[in-house]
Amino acid sequence: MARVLTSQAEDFPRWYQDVIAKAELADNGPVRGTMVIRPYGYALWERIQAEMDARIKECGAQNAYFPLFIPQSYLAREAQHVEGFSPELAVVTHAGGKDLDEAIIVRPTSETVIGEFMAKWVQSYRDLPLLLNQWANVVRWELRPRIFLRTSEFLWQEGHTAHATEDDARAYAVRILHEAYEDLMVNVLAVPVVVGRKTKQERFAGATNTMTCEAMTRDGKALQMGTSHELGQNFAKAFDIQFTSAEGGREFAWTTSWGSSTRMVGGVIMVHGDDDGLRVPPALAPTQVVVMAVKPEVVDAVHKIGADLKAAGVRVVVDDRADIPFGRRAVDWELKGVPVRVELGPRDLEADSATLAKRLSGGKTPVALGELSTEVPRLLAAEQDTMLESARIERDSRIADVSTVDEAAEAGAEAWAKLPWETLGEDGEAKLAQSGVTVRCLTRADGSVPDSDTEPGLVAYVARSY
RNA sequence: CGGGACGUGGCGCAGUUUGGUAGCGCACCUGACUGGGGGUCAGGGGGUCGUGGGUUCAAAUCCCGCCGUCCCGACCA
Repeated sequence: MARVLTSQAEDFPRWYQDVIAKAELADNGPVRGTMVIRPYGYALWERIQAEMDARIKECGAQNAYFPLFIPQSYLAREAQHVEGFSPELAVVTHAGGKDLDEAIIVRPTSETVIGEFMAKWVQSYRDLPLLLNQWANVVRWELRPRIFLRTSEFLWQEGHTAHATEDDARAYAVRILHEAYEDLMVNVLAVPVVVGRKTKQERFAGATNTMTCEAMTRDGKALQMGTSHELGQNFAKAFDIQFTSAEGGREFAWTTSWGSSTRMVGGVIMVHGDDDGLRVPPALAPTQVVVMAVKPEVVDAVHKIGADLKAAGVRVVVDDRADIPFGRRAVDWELKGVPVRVELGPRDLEADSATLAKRLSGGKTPVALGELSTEVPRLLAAEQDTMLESARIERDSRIADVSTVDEAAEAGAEAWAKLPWETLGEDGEAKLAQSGVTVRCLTRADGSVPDSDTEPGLVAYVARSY
């Protein structure tokens, strides 16, 4: 194929922005750090949203909606929380033509407003657990924005739950981490993630424990794709979320919060994009297959193939724009990362077959027309597996197994490194930070998520991050 | 806020060293031929060169100020 991207892989930011521009995913907004999501980018987000929403509901949470505006005083009630967020708040001081008595915050996250209402809604242990989720936009004034990965306004889901016991809260935070986040990232986005526990240093402002799903981007950095927090009783105490227990006593609830955002779209681009543009895993793809008419005389045949594939459960688009040169259309679909193209021309029709072009693994093969409805779904499933597997192999080959802090600093500048947490410790963590390398997460030796950072035998993953 | 770079049609850039009245690619418009990987040919429209001042017969080009953008760092889903 002709070189269509203006820059190639060695230059990450240009390559990344180029893929986004050429695939028509998004533009920068007029205010620095904001983003305009174009229809195709939004279609990807809607697929993620639908898959995520289904998983969240499977975990028992219900959707609700809370205000964009939060009184400034709410933030101040949780000391850690306000300290963590104040540098990046957008504050409204003037409205309705006059200065406001109390400034209003544009939500950076909604623990505080939701906490306020949880306090009203929770009276008895019978009201617990209260499992809420909100799809919304939030604002965090970022110093260095990057389209999809870090924008000053972004779309996300934020879950907020209240529980009667610490164990129940912890179990739920862990459940969301695995059953909603990890499952979606691995099985839909085909992004292998390391799932673990954040160090104290990297914890969410106001949380007692933060757990994370970390992906490796194409340039060897780490991308936090979703986090799940135990908030202990911090917010319950700040917002007075109390309930009467079965024994008749008054107790503070234990809360959690968890979020995942449009950053996941950036993650897919960063992990799967190549020099020919985007590659979208079939399970995610809003369009899994495009059926292309090479010439005008095959338009009817192409529509029939499209209908057959649709009946076979494939998300399909028919490209019958025979007035546009074939090469242009093919490149267009390639840049957008549509996993499979069925190309039909007079020569194919003559032979009673079509040409199957694979975006993900490359190459073209002829397939008999009668076999398309079985062959295409089979191919989509196979490509999904291959995509995940090759991303996993690529990632694992770039995680250096090191044994000293200095080696970790060196390897972490290139890609990821892992070493025993006992070797690193909080002192080593501070030392790494000087060279821009941070601890992404801690896992047990078997890859599972630890209950505390003092368990023996933990592994620390370190890298530069977005 | 520290360090670096850059502002020239919609986008990407050349031209600045050595001043001479603005050009290229893509995109766009018209027409024709085409059509199995961004096709070919012909014609066409669009820029007071970020901004304010200065030097000069003459400034995109030299000098001074200002504004803005991007990259690296601090913050972060």
